[in-house]
Amino acid sequence: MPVARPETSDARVIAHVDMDCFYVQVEQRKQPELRGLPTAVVQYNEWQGGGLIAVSYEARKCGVKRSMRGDEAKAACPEIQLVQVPVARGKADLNLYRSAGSEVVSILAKSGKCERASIDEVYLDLTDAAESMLADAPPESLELMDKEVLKSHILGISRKDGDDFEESVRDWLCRKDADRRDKLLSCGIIIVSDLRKQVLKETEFTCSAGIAHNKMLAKLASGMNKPAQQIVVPYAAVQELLSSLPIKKMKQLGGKLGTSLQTDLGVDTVGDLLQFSETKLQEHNGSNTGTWLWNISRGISGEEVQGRLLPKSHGSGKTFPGPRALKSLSNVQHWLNQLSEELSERLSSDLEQNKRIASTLTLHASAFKSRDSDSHKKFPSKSCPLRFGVTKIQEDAFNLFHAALREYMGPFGSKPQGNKQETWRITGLSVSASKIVDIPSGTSSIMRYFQSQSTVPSRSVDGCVQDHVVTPSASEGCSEQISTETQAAVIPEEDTGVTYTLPNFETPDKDVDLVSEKVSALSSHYSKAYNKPFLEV
DNA sequence: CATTGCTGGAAC
DNA sequence: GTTCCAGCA
Repeated sequence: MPVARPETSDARVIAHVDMDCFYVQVEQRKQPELRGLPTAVVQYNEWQGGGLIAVSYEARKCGVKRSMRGDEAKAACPEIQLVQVPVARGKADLNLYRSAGSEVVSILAKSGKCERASIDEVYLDLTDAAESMLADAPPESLELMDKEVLKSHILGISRKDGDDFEESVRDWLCRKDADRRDKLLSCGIIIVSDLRKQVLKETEFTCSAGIAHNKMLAKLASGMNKPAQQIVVPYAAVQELLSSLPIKKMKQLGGKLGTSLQTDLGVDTVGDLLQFSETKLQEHNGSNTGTWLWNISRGISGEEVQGRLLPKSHGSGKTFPGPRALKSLSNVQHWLNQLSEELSERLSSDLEQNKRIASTLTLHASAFKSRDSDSHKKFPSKSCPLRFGVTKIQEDAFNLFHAALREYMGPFGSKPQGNKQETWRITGLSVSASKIVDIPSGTSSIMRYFQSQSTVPSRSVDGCVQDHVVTPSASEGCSEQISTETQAAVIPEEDTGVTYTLPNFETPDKDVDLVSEKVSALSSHYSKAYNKPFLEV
C-alpha cells in the first residue's frame, strides 16, 4: 500500500464510515434483549470458551478485549453475554455479517462515490454533494440545523465547554469568512450526519465517521471518537494532529514498517518524520514507500475513493491448531470439500446477485513436519483457472493441495527414509476465488448454465473425518496440468474456427444456440482473464 | 503447532 | 503466479 500519490489540486470532501463493534451490533439486532448489555461475539467455544472477535463498548469498560478467550472475558466481566458466530459445515460462517455490511453499503452508495473498504468500513467521496450544497443551500442559510449535526466534533475546537459547545459548532459551520475548504467540510458534516441517521433508521446500526480532505485523514479521524460520533479534520488542524501522533497509529505503520522507523530512524511520531528528506526516507524504505512517508507526514494523500461496492475476492478457510492438525489426505479432502462447498455457495450468490464470476481458484495451506529439522518450511500456495460448480472446485482444490504437498515434501514424497517416517501436519487450509469479472451482458443462459452447476450434490461418502488409508487413485492424476483435461469436451467456435477446450463441459442439453452462447461467453470471459484463448487445442 | 477468518495490496 | 504484509471483525 505504501505507494506515492500526490494530492489533487482541488479540495475534496472524503468521509470514512466505520460501524461500531459491528458483529456485536448485528447480533444485538437479531437479539434485541442484548442491547445495552456487555456483549461479545466469539468464534467457537470448545477451547477456553472460544475467541472473541468483537466486543461491545459496555464490555470494553470492564477490560474485555478482542482476542481474549471466552473464559478470560467471563473472568473479567462475569455478566458478559457471549454470542457465538454461526457454524456451517463445521466452520465459522460469516455470511450474516457480510450481508449486514452490504445493507450499509447500499445505503451509503446513494450519496456519491463509495468504496467498500472492509466488511464494515466505507469511504465516500462527497466532493460533488458538498459542492452542490455549498452552491444551493450552504450551512449559513439553514434556518434549523439538525440536532445531531451539532454533536459533531471539530478537530482543533475544544469540546469541554459543555453547554455552549453546540453553539460553537453551529458558529464554525456557519462562518461566513471561512475559506472554501472549510465550507466544503461543513457541508460534508451535514451530509454525513444525515447519512448516519439514515443508516441507523434503515439498519438499526450505529456508526462513527471521519470527514477530511483525504482518505488517510478521514480514516484516522473516524476512530478518534467512538461509538456513534463523527468528527471533521479542518485543514488548519492537520499539522498539529500529525505532529504528536504516534507513528504506529497510522494505517500501514502499525506493523513491521512502523517498528523499523522507530528502531532504525528513531521516529516515534508522524511529526518526527518531517526532519527527514524525501531522499533519506527513500534510502531507508525504498522509493515508493519513502515518497509515501514524506507525503503522509505532511497530511498529503491523493489516493482516490474507488467506486467499488463489492469484494474483489471470496475465501473460505479454517485452522486446525494443536492436536487438531490434519494428518491424512482423506481428512484434508474432507475439509477441502467443506471449504469448497462454502466458497461455491458464495460464488453462486455473487453470480445471482451481481452477475459476476471469479476466474482464479487459489489454495493456501499451512503445515509443519513432525520429526524433522526444517519443519518451518512454508507450504506453497497454488492456483488454477476456476471452474464453476461445487464438485469441480472440490476436485481442483484437492489437486492443487496435492501438487503443493509434493513440492512441500520434496522429491522423495512421503516415502520413509531410513527408519523414521517423515510426516506432515496441516494446521490451516483455505480456498479462495479471485479475478472476478462481470458476465457479459445479454447472456442469461450462461447464468442458467452456471446455476445448474452450482447445486450441492448429495453424497453418502462425505462424513469421513476419521483418518484412513487413501486409495491410490486419489493420489494420482494430478501434476502440473491439474486435472482440467481429463474430462474435457472440445467445442468448435463458429466464427473463427478456433477450438477451445472447456474443462468438464458436459453439454447437458442439445440446445445448439445455448451451447454456442456458452462457448462465446466463456471464451471471451477467459480470454480477458488470461489474455489468451482458454486452453487452446 | 491455540485467536480465527477473512480481505486488499505491493513486492518479488 | 506466489509470498508477504497489514488491518479488522
